[in-house]
Amino acid sequence: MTDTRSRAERKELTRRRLLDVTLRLITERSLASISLREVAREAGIVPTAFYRHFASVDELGVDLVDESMRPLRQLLRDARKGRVTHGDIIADTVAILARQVADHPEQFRFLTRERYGGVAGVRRAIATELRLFTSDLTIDLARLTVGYDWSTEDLEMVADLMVTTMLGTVVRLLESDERHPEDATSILDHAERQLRIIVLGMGAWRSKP
Amino acid sequence: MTDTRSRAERKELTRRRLLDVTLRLITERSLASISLREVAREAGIVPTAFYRHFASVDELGVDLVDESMRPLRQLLRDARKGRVTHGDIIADTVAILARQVADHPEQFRFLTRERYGGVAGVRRAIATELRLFTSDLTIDLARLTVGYDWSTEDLEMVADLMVTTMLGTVVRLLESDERHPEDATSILDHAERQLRIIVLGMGAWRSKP
DNA sequence: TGTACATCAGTGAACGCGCGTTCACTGATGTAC
DNA sequence: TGTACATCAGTGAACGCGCGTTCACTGATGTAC
Repeated sequence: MTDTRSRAERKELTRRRLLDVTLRLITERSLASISLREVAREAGIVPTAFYRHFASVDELGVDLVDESMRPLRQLLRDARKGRVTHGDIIADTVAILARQVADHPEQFRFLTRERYGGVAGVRRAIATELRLFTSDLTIDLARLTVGYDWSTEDLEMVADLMVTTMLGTVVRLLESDERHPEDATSILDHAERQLRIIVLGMGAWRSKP
Repeated sequence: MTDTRSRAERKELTRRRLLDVTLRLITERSLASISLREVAREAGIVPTAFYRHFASVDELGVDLVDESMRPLRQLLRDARKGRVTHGDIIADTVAILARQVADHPEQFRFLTRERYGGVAGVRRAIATELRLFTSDLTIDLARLTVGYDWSTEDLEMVADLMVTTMLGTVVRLLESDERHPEDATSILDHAERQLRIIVLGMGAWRSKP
């Protein structure tokens, strides 16, 4: 054996292969229709060895959710640290998301597909992470609207609208990816304008009942 | 045989049972993970008789899409005939959607679950129908903004934002349905306010570049 | 440094099961005359 | 109205296949002394 890695290191490599292989398989099908044997086969291990890493494919799916969403959340948090104006936040947020989608399309395909998919545990995990995105954004909006007596509930409503909008953008980016490479730039333009409409709407709302 | 119905009528009844049973099964799982045998069993026919009605479960799914979305589209079209003001349209549209979701929750659960699900044909069918909703709405918006030089592309962008927003509302309604019956009224309030923010944003946008 | 033992990632055979699809069929309903 | 034939929704046996999970195992790696 020329492999100098420790047993723990090699176990981790196999785990990675299982996660990566599942992401790849999910590109054209859903988690619920992927078999444990299929994942094991593609990862180059025997079906029974799968259990050394996960109790089921569903459990593996929950780990994929965490792995996909946490880095993005951190990137967005970092980018917004210490900002004050709307415009930059919107452009930067869209750019970061676009970059992340371009770098890890399989992760986002997985998330959008399984968000309302057939596996309850995975749905719950995605919903929980998305709620964290919304609450991060609500805090930002609270800072930006100091002095304009917005209720927390209304700010959450707007944050939710923005998160939903961005998820729509993700789906459009993935679709343009696979068909004849439609212009990603115009999708991002579209996204920025949608967010600006919302911000403008907030401004107009402020002066109403 | 005491049944006085014609052969064609009885065939149609079986077809209906197949569709209804599939909708029911889809409530907690995805279309891709439901078997032909399961559907046939629940509908009270032998597996091979399934083929008298559909070539596959996927084909049945496409029929379900049409059946779920077309009546709603018609309702929304009827309601908007001859309107001129924003406010009524928003309140009425939200009310119609809420009613339809309350009356046929399984249909909407199916649509939201399979919109990005594992069956390509069904995804395509849903996308096609949703595009029709967006284009209906774009036409309405064009009427409402006569004289304000909006480009068709920008109107489509706003229509798309509104459709996406309403789909978010549908998901929230379905979630409140199944957990402790959270207040549907507040979700609809939420939806109306999100749409109003967008309309206000349009007004503010108009006076910008 | 060497030895004896424990750990544990991965193996391979075996199981019972539900699946989609084929095929030849049945028998009630529908149609032509 | 009666008869002869065509249609066709639903039947039931049979097939080969991939599935998740169990079990006892192997042999390299890790640890205690």
